[in-house]
Amino acid sequence: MFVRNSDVTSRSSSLRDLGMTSDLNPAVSLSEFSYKKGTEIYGEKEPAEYVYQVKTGAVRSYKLLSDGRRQIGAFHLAGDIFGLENGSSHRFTAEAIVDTTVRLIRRQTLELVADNDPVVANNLLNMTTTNLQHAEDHMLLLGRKTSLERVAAFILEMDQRLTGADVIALPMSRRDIADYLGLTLETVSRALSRLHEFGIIEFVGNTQRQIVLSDRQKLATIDLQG
Amino acid sequence: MFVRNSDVTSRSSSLRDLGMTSDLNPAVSLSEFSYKKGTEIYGEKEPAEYVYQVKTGAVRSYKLLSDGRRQIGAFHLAGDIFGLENGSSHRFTAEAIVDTTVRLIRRQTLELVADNDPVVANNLLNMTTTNLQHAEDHMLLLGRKTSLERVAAFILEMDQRLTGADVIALPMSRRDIADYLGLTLETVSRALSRLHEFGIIEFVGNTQRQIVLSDRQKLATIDLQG
DNA sequence: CGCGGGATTGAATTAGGTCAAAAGCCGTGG
DNA sequence: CCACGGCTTTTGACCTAATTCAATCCCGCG
Repeated sequence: MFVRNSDVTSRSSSLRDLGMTSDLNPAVSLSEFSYKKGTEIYGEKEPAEYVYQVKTGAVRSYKLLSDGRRQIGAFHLAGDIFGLENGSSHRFTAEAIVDTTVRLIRRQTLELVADNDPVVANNLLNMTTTNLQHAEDHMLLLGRKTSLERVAAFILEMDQRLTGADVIALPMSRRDIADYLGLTLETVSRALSRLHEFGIIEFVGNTQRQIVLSDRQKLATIDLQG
Repeated sequence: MFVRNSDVTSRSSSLRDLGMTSDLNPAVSLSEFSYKKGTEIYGEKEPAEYVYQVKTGAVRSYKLLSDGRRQIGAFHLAGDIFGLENGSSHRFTAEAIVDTTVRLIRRQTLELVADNDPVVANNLLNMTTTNLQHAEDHMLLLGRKTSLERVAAFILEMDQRLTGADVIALPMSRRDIADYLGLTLETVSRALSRLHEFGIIEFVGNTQRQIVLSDRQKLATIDLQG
């Protein structure tokens, strides 16, 4: 279930790497795992043994209905922490979107540290709050935005998060985007074409997954906020 | 903004009333406020000065788009705690659905206590996690369920939460339900009629807001889970 | 080069939205 | 007690945004 298809490279490191800002027991050991594109990192309802941080690659977290309908709750990109559960089991299935390397730490270890270090405990609360905030915003998108608004919001989100070059290199397919936005892949494709027609985005290179945001201003007016 | 239209009745009480299970400084004082049906308790982006617990009545928390589209993120019923923010300002607007009385505590006070009592701190994390879990499930509903499935899920949720008599007495209007489920009020009404035709629910009394769940089994098959 | 999995685009379908009317319910005041 | 006015809810008819179904198209890669 858990380790399946991975290169294990145990390294010693500090919790700072997990986003904890306090100095603390540097003897806590972190490991690295790699997952091939499309493989499962953990399944919904599995016991939450580890907490993960994306080192390279990208991950999708999703829920399924019994008939296969899928809702992706979040994408996890380089640096993001995921799989942090307060309860004892995972509430999403997590899969590598592309070949991905993660750092991981035993949940139990983290809890132990948190119990003795209020700063770490507070960081856990902050991370959970960040996740909650994202989910709250996403409920508004899923419940009330049009397809064009959703795709615009998506591009803006990715632009913010992939804060590297001016090219947005999307790791995920149209289907993934659709399942994140509560749409079909065709609708996503049409919306992207429309944004292109409007002169708001350009497709670059030969792949369809690299996007240049030519008019962030106009895009922001399409995705109306509060 | 905050106190506007309320009867203030300051009382002394213990934090236990706020759902904190640990014994702690009983000198912390709680107040009670009342809000008339339809009035705002706090607005989105206002500084989060207090944390609230519904004593009687019901509250809706929502976000608005600039053109008036509304997404209700949660309903708060008797006993529920709401308005707990980690950041400094509210992320929803909260309104009394019917005449409502709340207990409240200064956020600052709560934080102070949490800093010194790891049990309270842990309760804050648990509450945030509960909210997160609800939002995650609601994303699946909003993104991927049909109108009938959404309304079925709503009835089941209310049945669970209004765990009193066998009559589900809904405090909220069809429009509120619609804005919670990402539908229109007409679609909600039609779905309820359909559930009635199917012999799954009955309307009781003279109001349309009291529902008897005749066949919980069948209802559960309509709202398909994971 | 040719194969295969995305991605795009078009045409037809439909679930849910919109618009409109009628019915039901509740409070108020005569 | 009844009548009136202002809701909310239901129901019907029609409309549309998004889905579904179905071709291509397009690249990346063996």
